[in-house]
Amino acid sequence: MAPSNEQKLDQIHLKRIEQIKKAALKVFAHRGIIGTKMSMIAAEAEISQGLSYRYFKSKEELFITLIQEAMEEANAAFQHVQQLPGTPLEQIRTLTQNILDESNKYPFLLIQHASVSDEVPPKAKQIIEHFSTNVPIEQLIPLFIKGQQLGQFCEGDPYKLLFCYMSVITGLMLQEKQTEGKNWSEDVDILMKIITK
Amino acid sequence: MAPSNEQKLDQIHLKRIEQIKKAALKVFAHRGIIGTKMSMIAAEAEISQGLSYRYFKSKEELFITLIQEAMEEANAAFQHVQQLPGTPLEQIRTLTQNILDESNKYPFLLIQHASVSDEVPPKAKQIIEHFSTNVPIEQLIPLFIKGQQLGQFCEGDPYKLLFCYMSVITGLMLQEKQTEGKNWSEDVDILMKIITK
Amino acid sequence: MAPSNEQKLDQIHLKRIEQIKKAALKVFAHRGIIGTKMSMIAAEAEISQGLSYRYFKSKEELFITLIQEAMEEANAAFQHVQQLPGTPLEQIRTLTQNILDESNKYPFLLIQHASVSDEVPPKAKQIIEHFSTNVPIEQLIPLFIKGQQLGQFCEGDPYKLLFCYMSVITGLMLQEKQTEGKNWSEDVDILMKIITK
Amino acid sequence: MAPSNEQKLDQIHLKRIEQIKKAALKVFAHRGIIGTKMSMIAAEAEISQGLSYRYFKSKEELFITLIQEAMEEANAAFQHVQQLPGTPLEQIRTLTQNILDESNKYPFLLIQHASVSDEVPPKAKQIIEHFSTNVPIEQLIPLFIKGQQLGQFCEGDPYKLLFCYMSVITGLMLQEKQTEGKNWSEDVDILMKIITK
DNA sequence: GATGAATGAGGATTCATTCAT
DNA sequence: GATGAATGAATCCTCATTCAT
Repeated sequence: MAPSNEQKLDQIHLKRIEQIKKAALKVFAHRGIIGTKMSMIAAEAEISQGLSYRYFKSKEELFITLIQEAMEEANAAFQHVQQLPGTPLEQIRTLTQNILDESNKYPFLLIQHASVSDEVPPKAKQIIEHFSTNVPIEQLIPLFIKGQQLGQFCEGDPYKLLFCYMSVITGLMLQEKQTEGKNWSEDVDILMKIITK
Repeated sequence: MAPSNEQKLDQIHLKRIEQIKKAALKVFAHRGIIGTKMSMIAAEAEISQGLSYRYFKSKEELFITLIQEAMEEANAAFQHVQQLPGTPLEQIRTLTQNILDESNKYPFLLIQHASVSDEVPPKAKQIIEHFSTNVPIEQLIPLFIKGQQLGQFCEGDPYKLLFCYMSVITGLMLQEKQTEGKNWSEDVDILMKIITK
Repeated sequence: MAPSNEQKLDQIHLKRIEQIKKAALKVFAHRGIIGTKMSMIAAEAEISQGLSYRYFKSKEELFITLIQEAMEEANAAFQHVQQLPGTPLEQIRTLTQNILDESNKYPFLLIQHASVSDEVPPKAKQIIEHFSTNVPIEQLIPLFIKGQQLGQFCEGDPYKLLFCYMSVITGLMLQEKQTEGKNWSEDVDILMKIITK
Repeated sequence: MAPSNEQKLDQIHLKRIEQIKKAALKVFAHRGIIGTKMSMIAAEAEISQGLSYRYFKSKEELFITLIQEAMEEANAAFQHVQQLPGTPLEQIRTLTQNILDESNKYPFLLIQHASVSDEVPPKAKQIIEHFSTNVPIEQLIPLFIKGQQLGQFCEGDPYKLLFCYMSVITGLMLQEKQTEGKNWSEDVDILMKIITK
């Protein structure tokens, strides 16, 4: 049976939403929420100025949607890493490689921006807050503790260790933004040193 | 001898400039150049909206002034560290502590913002460029090489090592922004691990 | 054939540009560049405050555009007059009538304002300079000399004569501004006396 | 008897008023009321920014004062010319020379500006109106009529003739503003042609 | 659905005026 | 009286959002 007219429209609808989100993610990640003009997103998505408003009520809503999804992705990645075979060190190493992978750069930068900037809408802050305090740390901490028990990770407060680890990743990604193109994922081992003995 | 009238006026002048710069540094560091409204700086400095313009031609000029000074401070800190007694490791350790010190937080964040953001005026970029490419690396690299020769630092391209080190500091400072108040300078040793064997 | 969509948009574009230029010319001619608020132009053109900025980058650019066009028109009029049949006196007489004609009033006043005022942007001054020194005088002077040779014009330095003539026109136009509506073009002959024997 | 303290103060007072008025006249004549900043007047008068406000309530009041005085001077000159010996032509000739004299340039330009511009306060317009409609023409017209009767002036509506005459003077003064320094008073005779047979 | 023209609220900047010294 | 620092209303301009086509 041929797809109904309605289904076709829905497909256009979804395609547009993805198109806009993709463009917005890239520009927001580079320029922050205030530094980004809706016209930039439209240009990046190769659509007209007004079209985004058919799919997103406002710039703010678009931003929040992206934050939400980025946090969900990050969360999924954190959950996934624990299913992986290997020692905690190998697991964290894989996670790090994934984060540093080109395709995950923008969501990570977006989260970083939303975490740090005072410009973002309160609701975005809440989403970050929600995920950050409840989920990921709860998930990674056991890994760190296990790593310490196995003698692979260095001693000390595992929360502090995790915090340092996140800082390194963050710092590296931000530097990356400047040295676009260069790929640091091969140097993951240098980063691993910070948590290992 | 009582200060002359002119001296008194100059003192007011200087006091105001410092007052405005201090307020602006704080707000710019938190919100970036676009996210900062002149009214915010005025509020932070507890002056009227128009007064900043007596001392700085524009928001842009104010921003550039702060970048310039922050870079000079950073440069001075980098130069200073080499005069210190002790091994390269001890020197870098001291530098790190200084950078992470509460009082140096805003200049560092400002530089970070100006380095990464696409919104800053070209002249600010130039200043960063000028200092970044000419000065600090030229200065710190010998320290790293010496550290490697002494067997304290880990092997590999010293530029890459330095880059990682800077990333870590950056990341930590940005996380700090969120955990305002907490003082990480005592945990410098964790950071040192990234460059040591 | 029906006009394509693109053509229609272009027509709106051109129509708006004309609408804004017409309104701006009128207000600028009356109030000068500083005395004119963009809101006045918007009101005169019956559009919103922001719309002018779609078509002209700034008040200054709008002003310069108008000056440029006014000078080009004036230049064309000066060139045209020499093609006309008749004696130099008759030619100048026609030129005078054209200048004093209602429809040419605003461009002339605008030029007058830009020539005299210290407030106009340097680029506007340059345009005036360019045309004034290179073109029109070079063009009218031969006419004056010929008029003198024919014994129609009074003796003396033709540049000085031309200068007086221009002064009279200028003065009359400015007075006209106050006696809006009254039409002096019929009294051109009184003006002619200043250059004739 | 030595002047009392109060008298001395009054003298300072008057001196300041003259100083400010002189400076203001010059700047207003060149730049119009909107184009003139109070700081320019202060600079021209070599006094501080705030001092003018001790002697004039506002920029507007200062401007109106100057217009008032300029109109009174012009009026006096018009009255005076009729007391002079000689034919109407000689009288008008003398008047013209006086107007074109360097020292009377600024008041005349000020009046011209106030007459033509829409920027000036209504009260200034009223003053102009008052003098223009009531006085000077009432005064000069008889002179023109007498000149016509004597066969010196050309025929036609004397009001129209006067209007032309004023236009020429105005135009010349405005051109003068651009060719500062050059002195046209010697060429008065060219101007006279416009009213003579 | 898609376009891009149009609107207008908001932010940077200027400058007349006030005020502390 | 004199100074010039300080204020804030008013103006230029930008850009998120709406709307006619």
